[in-house]
Amino acid sequence: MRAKRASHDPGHGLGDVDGLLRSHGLRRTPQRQATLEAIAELSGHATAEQIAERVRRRLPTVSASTVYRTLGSLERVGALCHAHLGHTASVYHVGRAGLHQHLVCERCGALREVEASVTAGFAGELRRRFGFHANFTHFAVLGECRSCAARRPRSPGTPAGRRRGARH
Amino acid sequence: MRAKRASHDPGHGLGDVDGLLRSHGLRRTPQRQATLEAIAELSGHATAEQIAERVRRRLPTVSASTVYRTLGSLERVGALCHAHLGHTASVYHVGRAGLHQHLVCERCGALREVEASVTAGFAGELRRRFGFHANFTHFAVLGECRSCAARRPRSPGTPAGRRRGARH
DNA sequence: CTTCCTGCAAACTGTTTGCAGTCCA
DNA sequence: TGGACTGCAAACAGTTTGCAGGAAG
Repeated sequence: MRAKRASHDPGHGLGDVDGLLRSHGLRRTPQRQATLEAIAELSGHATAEQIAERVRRRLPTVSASTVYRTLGSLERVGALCHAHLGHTASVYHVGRAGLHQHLVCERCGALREVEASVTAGFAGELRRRFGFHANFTHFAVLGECRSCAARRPRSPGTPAGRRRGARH
Repeated sequence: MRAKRASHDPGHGLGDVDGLLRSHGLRRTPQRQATLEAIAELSGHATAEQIAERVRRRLPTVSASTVYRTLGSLERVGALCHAHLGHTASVYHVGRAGLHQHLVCERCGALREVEASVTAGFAGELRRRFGFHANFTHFAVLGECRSCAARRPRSPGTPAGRRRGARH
């Protein structure tokens, strides 16, 4: 990975995006450039809206649809990918899928990244027993983080009490 | 489970819903009755819309909002619960949460129920290592079913090809 | 100069909410 | 009777799409 770049690489660790675009017959546009930079700046998991806000600091008139289309294109060429962390909007991050997975607290929203190796054993079991190839990188593992679980000690049968903005 | 009923139990295996409602200060209405019967008839995992359609066979004017509010009430009193099987609408089913979990194929949508025991070991590991209490009953485990995985042999790095109506 | 790309507005799905009228207890 | 419940319409979030004009190559 990480092919050498001839020009225009802003050095955000995004790799040869220009080349990726070009090799897929896609154009390099200010909007796409700004989107890539925005994601790099946000350097984590960002929703389309957060990315759009960031993009508009540079190009104030970029529309939501362009952001969505751009994210789609960039994902298609392999420059980034998205994941679902619960009920809320999907989040995008740089790089290919499959590198890490997410544990998300349904109550406080806390996000913990874990290595793909963590789920490998379980995934193997599902594969052996059911022929099912689980993908824990695209959809998060939901549950309760340590502190939330401690705060509300196991009341059996209570289906994860509805809290705050947590519409389930 | 399956408390004895004094009256009105349609015998759908829904248990003492009347009592549940009453004990929560909620009323028994034709709409709620019809919703319960609809779910019992659908006897699986049904979306709010599927339930609404079924309800309207008996009460043609029931509105979507009533169905949603009814499902919410019934869930709050413990008569049913819902789960998320991917990008699509949530599905509702009779009974309390935590009894079974779902393996959902992201490509063909195939749904496989597995006993809660299947994930117990993995959940324990997450708890020990990260203090994270995973809940596999509310959010499904996504991936590829046996036949879809066979049809598209592992092309490494390809993030679950986009197909049919599968907007991710 | 020809595509691809963009912005705008509108549509869309799934779900929630405000309101005024209705009905159960 | 009074508060719970209902239907309607409107709003909501997140995302997609059709279209006409704009720009990359």
